[in-house]
Amino acid sequence: MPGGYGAGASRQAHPHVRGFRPCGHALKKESIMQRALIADVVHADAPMESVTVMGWVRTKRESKDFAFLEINDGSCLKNLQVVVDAGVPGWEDLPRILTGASIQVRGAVVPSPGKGQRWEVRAQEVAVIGEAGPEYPLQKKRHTDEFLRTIAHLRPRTNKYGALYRIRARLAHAVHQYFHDHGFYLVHAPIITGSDCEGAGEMFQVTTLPLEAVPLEKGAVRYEDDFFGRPASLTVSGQLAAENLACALGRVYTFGPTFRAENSNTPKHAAEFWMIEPEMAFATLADDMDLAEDLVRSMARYALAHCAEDLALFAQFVEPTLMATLENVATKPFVRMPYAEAMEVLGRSGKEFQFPVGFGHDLQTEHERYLTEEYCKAPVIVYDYPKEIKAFYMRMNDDGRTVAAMDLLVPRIGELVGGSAREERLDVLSRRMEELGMPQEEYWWYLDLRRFGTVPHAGFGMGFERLLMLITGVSNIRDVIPFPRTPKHLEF
RNA sequence: UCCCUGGUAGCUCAAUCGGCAGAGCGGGUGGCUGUUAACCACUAGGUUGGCGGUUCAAGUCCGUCCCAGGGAGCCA
Repeated sequence: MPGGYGAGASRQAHPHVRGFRPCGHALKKESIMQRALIADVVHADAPMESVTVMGWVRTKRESKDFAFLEINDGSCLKNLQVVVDAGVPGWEDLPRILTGASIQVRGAVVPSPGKGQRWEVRAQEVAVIGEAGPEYPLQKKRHTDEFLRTIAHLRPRTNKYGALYRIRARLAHAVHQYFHDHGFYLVHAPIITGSDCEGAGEMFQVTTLPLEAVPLEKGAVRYEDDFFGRPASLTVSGQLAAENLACALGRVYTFGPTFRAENSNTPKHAAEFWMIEPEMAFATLADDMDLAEDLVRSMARYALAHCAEDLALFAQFVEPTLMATLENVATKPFVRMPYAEAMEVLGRSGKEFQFPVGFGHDLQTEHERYLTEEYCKAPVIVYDYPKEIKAFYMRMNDDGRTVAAMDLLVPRIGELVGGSAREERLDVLSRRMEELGMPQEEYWWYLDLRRFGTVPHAGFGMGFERLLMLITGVSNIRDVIPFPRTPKHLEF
């Protein structure tokens, strides 16, 4: 056995955390785990005579008679400095302990005489768990995001990506907490769908038919031979399912994977992403906007309150204006502006836009960025769009030309949230679908909602990765999801 | 998919007008009694993205393909 894990385990089950007082925010597993978490050690409020920690070596600084190891176990951003004196058990293994190796250290937690850390561990025993050779690709100096994407399996071991995925986990938790606290029920919308008109982009087809010999009949695919007996796809939205559940449970939300087969190659699109879709019965567009604003604000507040240490890294190294942005989102009301007014603002902005401005034109990226970054200098909700540029299910306004839709635009990212009041009037919805040439019989269950006890209802979709980009300042969606899926990229 | 910019050592980057392929980090060896991007000395490490062309001579110029990043469209 190459490592000393077995040998090190010879003194397993000793009470290694005597005098241990866990700090407030760290994971508290010490009662069931043999090892202490580095988060708890570096945030300790008293010395400890003996702890056992395990982690990955970030750097080693050697002298003739002693060495410093910095190890990280993912429990927090900070590394733990370990001092190893010549002669302690495991000293002879030090040449095998290069950056990236996993090790186990038993030692005393003592005040550090050096600068840069309050506590350090004076090793009583060091054991190699798994070596990492000199070809280990991560070094302690800075790497580019592009390079780290090529080693997505190892990048969580860097400060930046470790912090990112800790924040991602905590924000996912915060989303569930938020909805739970506001009377929303989580619903699990289907991932595989038979409705090919969910209305939001190209879909990935799901099939068990042999692609090299698809069964044909008069040139057409015999879908009755396919798994479901009809065409099937991965979901592009949980909205239709959420609407049905909302019209029974009142307030619901989905938080699940979403798939778009668009050939988009941009820093804010992925083929597989996670979307949060609340849906409320007995609600108007104003309620919808209130919810979107409060949700985004709450997430910013949660991050500021619960991810301060990790966020500080992004404020320092990734996006210098991050803290100002988050404070702004957390405290100031968002701007709300009807679409028609937004077009007027753009028209008299004096800006030379590449795309035309005026009623009936869609808001382009350049327009969104002007509104939120320059004109409002804050998140802005644009609402009441012309019906022609929005989806069939959005509620017709009394003016007959706009629908009760809203987009929440934020600096740097653009559209973070898109939502609407849903058309609950059967005759209006039916007429609209007819205008668009949609097969109503395929939506019989969706129309049934309007037939039986219909209620005004509203909801929206928020891309979780885009929320993370806002919260962390990271500028590419491929870096806020551990293993991104984009066109021509299915590594890992 | 379109437009722009790139691709040089394991990583981050230099290389003047077309004229000998370089540094830092990382690795190895040796030194150093408190380091923290440790330090000092020595050392190994290259098909300059691929293919073709121009030239006495190509990392550098031309063509083409591949890959990456940014911008745009589509959207969350």
